Amino acid sequence: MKGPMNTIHPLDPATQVGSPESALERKLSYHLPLTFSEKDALRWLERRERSYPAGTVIVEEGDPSDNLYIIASGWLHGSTRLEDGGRQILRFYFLGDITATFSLAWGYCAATLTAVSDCTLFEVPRHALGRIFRDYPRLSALLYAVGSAEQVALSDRLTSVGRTDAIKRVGTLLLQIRTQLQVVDGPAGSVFELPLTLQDLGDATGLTKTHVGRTLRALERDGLIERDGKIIRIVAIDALTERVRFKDRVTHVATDWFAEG
Amino acid sequence: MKGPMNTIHPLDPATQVGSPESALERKLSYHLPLTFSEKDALRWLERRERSYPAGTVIVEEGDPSDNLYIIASGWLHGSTRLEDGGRQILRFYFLGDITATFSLAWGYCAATLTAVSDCTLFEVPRHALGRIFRDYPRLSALLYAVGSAEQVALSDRLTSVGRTDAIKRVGTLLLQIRTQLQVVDGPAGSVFELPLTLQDLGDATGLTKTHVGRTLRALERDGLIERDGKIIRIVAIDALTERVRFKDRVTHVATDWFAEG
DNA sequence: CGCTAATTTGATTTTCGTCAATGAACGTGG
DNA sequence: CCACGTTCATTGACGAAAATCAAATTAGCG
Repeated sequence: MKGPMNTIHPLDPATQVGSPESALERKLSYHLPLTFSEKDALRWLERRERSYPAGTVIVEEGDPSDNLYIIASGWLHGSTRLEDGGRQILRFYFLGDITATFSLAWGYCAATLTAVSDCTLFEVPRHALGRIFRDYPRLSALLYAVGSAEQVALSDRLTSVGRTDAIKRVGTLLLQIRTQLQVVDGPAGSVFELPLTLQDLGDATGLTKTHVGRTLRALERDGLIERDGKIIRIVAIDALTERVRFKDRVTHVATDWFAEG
Repeated sequence: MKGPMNTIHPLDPATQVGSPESALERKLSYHLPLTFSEKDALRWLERRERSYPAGTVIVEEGDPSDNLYIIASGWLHGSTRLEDGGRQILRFYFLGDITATFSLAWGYCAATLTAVSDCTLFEVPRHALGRIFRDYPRLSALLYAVGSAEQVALSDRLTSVGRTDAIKRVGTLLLQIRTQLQVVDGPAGSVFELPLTLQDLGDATGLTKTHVGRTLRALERDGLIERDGKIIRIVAIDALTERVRFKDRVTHVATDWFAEG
């Protein structure tokens, strides 16, 4: 999280191209080699670029909004508020993600989008995405496939929150975030900066900040993680993965069902 | 759930067409008037029709599966199992829904699909959907929009399970099911048959069957619902809707961002 | 009619939430 | 550069919602 996204995606088979790579392209072309025309189309989406400092609320739940956002650097989360002041963090967004879900199906935004770290976004009018769907069938199918994968990832979170105890919820969340950061920063790290408060972690896992604190301590005591301020180090990734039965849903997306031509 | 889907969808603006309506068409054309060619394409998906009695497991989590299912009648749920024997019901499926999410992005199925009532499904090979994406841009965009709405509905469930007490969780679930059944059966009913066990309700809301029983009792005591065997009657819909802050996410989906032809 | 599965009931335990106080870290402005 | 305020982490005592366990009753179905 220090030097923001300066390197080429290490897993991306299609990074040798001349012109600067688009954020979406980086992500999508990992699943399917894209044509020049398709890459152009994606780049064409990314014209209104804006940067926000950590903590900024980019759009608020209920705001009328015609825009989507493509994440160019940094990370964010989407959340909803309850009438009693509570909050649920629904998901996190990283490089190449599109915040389509929340503002596409209605005229208003169904969640609040908040910058976790400093970040740069491309603001995309909804109808621009409409043009992609009209002109680029393979991209359409790919967006749909990625959306499906994200829906399954969300289902995993529901299962975690609905049916597991605090240790598994927190452990799963750490692994999920690590997996996604890894796509950005490279496969190296079990160490990462976690600029989230206990309150944030609680709002993501359905726990109170107090109990998240206790839970992190328990994970430390068991030798699964180490902490130093906001730095988290997952000492025993395999053990933790096994302990919480973590499943990676984002690294692979099937495209073999796409029609030719 | 008695006479299965015999009537024309009362809200559907495009039901005067000659040939028998497709299940998907019924749902999609509610959001966007479809062309004849588009309707044909949807009907072309619905060729392998199969019926299953209530309780049947149609596909199991982890099964290799190249198929999706379009629901022609009845209802189902998708669920996952945990290693400790627990289960999380992720969502319910009704007339016109596609179970794309769980088997589209991987070669295997990410959830178990179980018939709640007797039901009829169309089995669709994944690559048939690929052809829709290739040839029918508007349908592609519409499928994406509907998928986004479903993702928000899933987010609502996450919020409900993560951040609200038992009464709200169960109340929300009842209203969600009612809203979806209503799309099938017409706007009439606050009475519906709920062929779910307490265990099922618990697996959907993240509670134990014991506590679901207590919670239903509490809802009865407060005069919000009545029960008679498997028949549920929501006595005070408005009061319950207000009490649990229920939001309807399925009735409307925006299509104004679609690009012109 | 009898068997199985589902619901109901009650007693008890556990996990997690609530509340409150303390302390560390950080940023700001005098 | 230090005082101050704010925010966040930590700690502990206590309470409550829901889980667990076990038994009894009921409903459903062949």
